[in-house]
Amino acid sequence: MTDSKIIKSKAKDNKQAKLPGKDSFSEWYHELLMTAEIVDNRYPVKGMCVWFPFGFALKKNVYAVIRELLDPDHQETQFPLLIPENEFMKEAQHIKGFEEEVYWVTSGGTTPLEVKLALRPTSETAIYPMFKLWIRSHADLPLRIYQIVNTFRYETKHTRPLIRLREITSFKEAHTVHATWEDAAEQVEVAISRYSEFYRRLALPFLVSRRPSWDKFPGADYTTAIDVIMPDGKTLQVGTAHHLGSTFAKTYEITYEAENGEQKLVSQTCYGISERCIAALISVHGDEKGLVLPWGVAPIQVVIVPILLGDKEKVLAVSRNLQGELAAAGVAVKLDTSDERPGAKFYKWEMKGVPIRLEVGPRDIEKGVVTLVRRDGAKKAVPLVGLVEAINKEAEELQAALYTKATNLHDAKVKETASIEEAKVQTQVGVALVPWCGAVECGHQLENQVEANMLGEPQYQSFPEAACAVCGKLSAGRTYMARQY
RNA sequence: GGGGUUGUAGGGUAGCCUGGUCCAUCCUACAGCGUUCGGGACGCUGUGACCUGAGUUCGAAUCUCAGCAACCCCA
Repeated sequence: MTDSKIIKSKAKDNKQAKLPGKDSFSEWYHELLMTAEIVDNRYPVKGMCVWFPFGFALKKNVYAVIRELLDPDHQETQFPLLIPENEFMKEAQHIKGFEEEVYWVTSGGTTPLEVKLALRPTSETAIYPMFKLWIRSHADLPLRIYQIVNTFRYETKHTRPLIRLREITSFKEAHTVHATWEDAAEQVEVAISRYSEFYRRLALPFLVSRRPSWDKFPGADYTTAIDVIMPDGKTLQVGTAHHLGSTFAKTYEITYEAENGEQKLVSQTCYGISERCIAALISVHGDEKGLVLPWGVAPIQVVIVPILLGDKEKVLAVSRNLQGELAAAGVAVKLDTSDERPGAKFYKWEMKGVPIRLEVGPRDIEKGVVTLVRRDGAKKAVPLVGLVEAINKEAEELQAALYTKATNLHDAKVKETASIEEAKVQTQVGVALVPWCGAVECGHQLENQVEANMLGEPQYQSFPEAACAVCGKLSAGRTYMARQY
């Protein structure tokens, strides 16, 4: 072999191994975010990323699903980014949880501010003083609002694009106010069911658990969380719902006049989802060829690649007709007429996670068909007549297949373990379900000895009695344990 | 919270220890032209970089300090 041949074959190898394998997850993840144009992490401030237009389009679609799920009984709103120090510092428990992570604005131009302003790390302390003004009577309740905003947290740990950021760009936070503690508890359940539906739409399986008391939201009575298991077996918290009780109501004096004329404290909840949902989406579904996007959120659902051989004008004309027909049917369609070879286009759009590709060439046109290729590899010839219906059917099947695949992966990563030793082994590769009597002391022991975090008690499930992995006491209690992002 | 590794063009690398001969190199980058086009085309001609700042020095990608940024590991 001559030198030039060696160089050529090496170049070819490089092309085919464009992304690192998914088993080196971290590397794969970072590379994919750049190559598929989701976010650019080269912005020169730690923990802050730039959304590429393509990534932003994906984000818009994903958040459209959230909006669709909340809008029937929540009102979208927007509160200011800056929170005055005096309001921020009112709620002691809350401050304790966040004060090390707050960015402060201390001057306006060259003038020092008399009252420092916090960049919201979350918005309770911005919103609740206003709730005090808005809520007067039982007729004002329940009140349910949400906003999608950026929040800032001075993370001291290592930051990761979309996962651990100093500027969370897309924090969807809902805040609700109720007459009673029970009403608020019910709202927490509603929140979890909406989030469950949201993740089902993204074809993402998840765990729901009640966080242990030492890991709940600062100021909350309890926290229920949703976690997705990432390819490396670590879990990513992708949604939380907090029952705030009357903690903030007391601090901010949020009261209402009951029907009997009595002034009562409200009960509150808040629940949130951030762009971590995009991180989960990308990580769970993606493969060595790049992104794999669910039909419902793909910025481009169908790409048409014309094979420009023979009668080029005819191929283009058919392609354009097809594009028009699909667009008219509400499909996000892209006709790729760029000056690249078809193979290069195939790889490009697979990297971008486009669910369905249509190839239109002279051979296809002759037979009155197009070649339809799904992102999961299935390839078939489909007649031009009735194509829209065929595509919709394929999209449904694709979504089902995606969910099945993800569910199988998920299930394989969760395992029941009886002892600390077993849990320690299991948390190296996934999530352990461990018998736990519920005692705080046993919980701390578990975390220390298993060397993993406790996600908390699984919700909506019951278990037979088993011996607590620490104290041996019989109980029906369980906890998920995992290494967490 | 602790430790480690690293920063060279759009991406990937070499050079750094031992300061000068460095116009470094490769590509999946970019631009132009031509031939091509059913799974990452090829040829030719070009383009483009030493993280920032201070210091040492006749001279710094290279040595020193600080900062910023990134990645990995452990708690």
